[in-house]
Amino acid sequence: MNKNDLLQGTLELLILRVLVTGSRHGYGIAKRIEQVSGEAFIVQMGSLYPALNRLEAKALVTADWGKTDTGRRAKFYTLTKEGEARVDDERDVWDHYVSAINLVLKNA
Amino acid sequence: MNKNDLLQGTLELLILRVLVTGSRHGYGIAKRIEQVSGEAFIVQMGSLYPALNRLEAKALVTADWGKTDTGRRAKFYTLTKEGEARVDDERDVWDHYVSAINLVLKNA
DNA sequence: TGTCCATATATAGACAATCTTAGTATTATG
DNA sequence: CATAATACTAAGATTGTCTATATATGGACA
Repeated sequence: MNKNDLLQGTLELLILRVLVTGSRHGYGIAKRIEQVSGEAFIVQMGSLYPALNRLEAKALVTADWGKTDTGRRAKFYTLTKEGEARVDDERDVWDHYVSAINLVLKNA
Repeated sequence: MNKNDLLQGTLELLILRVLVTGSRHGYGIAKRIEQVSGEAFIVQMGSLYPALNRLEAKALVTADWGKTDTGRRAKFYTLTKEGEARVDDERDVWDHYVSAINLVLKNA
């Protein structure tokens, strides 16, 4: 695990989580994740868009072209109902996962 | 992320951690991880041995044939000096990783 | 006692998911 | 005009899963 690498699977959770606070375009999602993580995560564009497409394919987000603050064309992603529910699920999975890893790290 | 799946990269950390407590053979390592994690992780043989081979290739563990308690032939894995140092490093990486994810999960 | 199945143990190959790297394209702004 | 903002894609690497195979041993049972 390299320092700046995302563990497989966590990117989608982060994206979903960011979208809970409202629709954003891809680039904005990436920047938000970087900012909120204290630059711990640098989201590569080449990781981001495939992840967004997967989320769309799973109907967890929808995508619509719109305009950014600065009047630029951009695709805005919005959580679907199913996506909202999914955030909580995935968070639980994540928490359990971390607990289990920590159990091992502590106890043997 | 499926419930029983290991996130890529964490298996090696778990193996290294288990070996801190002494040499074990592959099967024993898997069983130990399962036990200590409260069966949260079921380590597939098809994941385990490739991971052990990678660790050996990186010179973080050594492997020697020996005998189990029950007199069966088995390959025992032992942490190298470098492997010992690596456990701590990887743990730090893991902790930072979790902190960063949690930052995002909490703050947006 | 002898046979058979379950468990312990190791390995290999095909396949899948998801990341990184690197490259392209468009438009607005300084 | 150069740079930043924005979107996308393809190739390659890593690392997991699933499945199958092989062998040795211990215990159940005829």
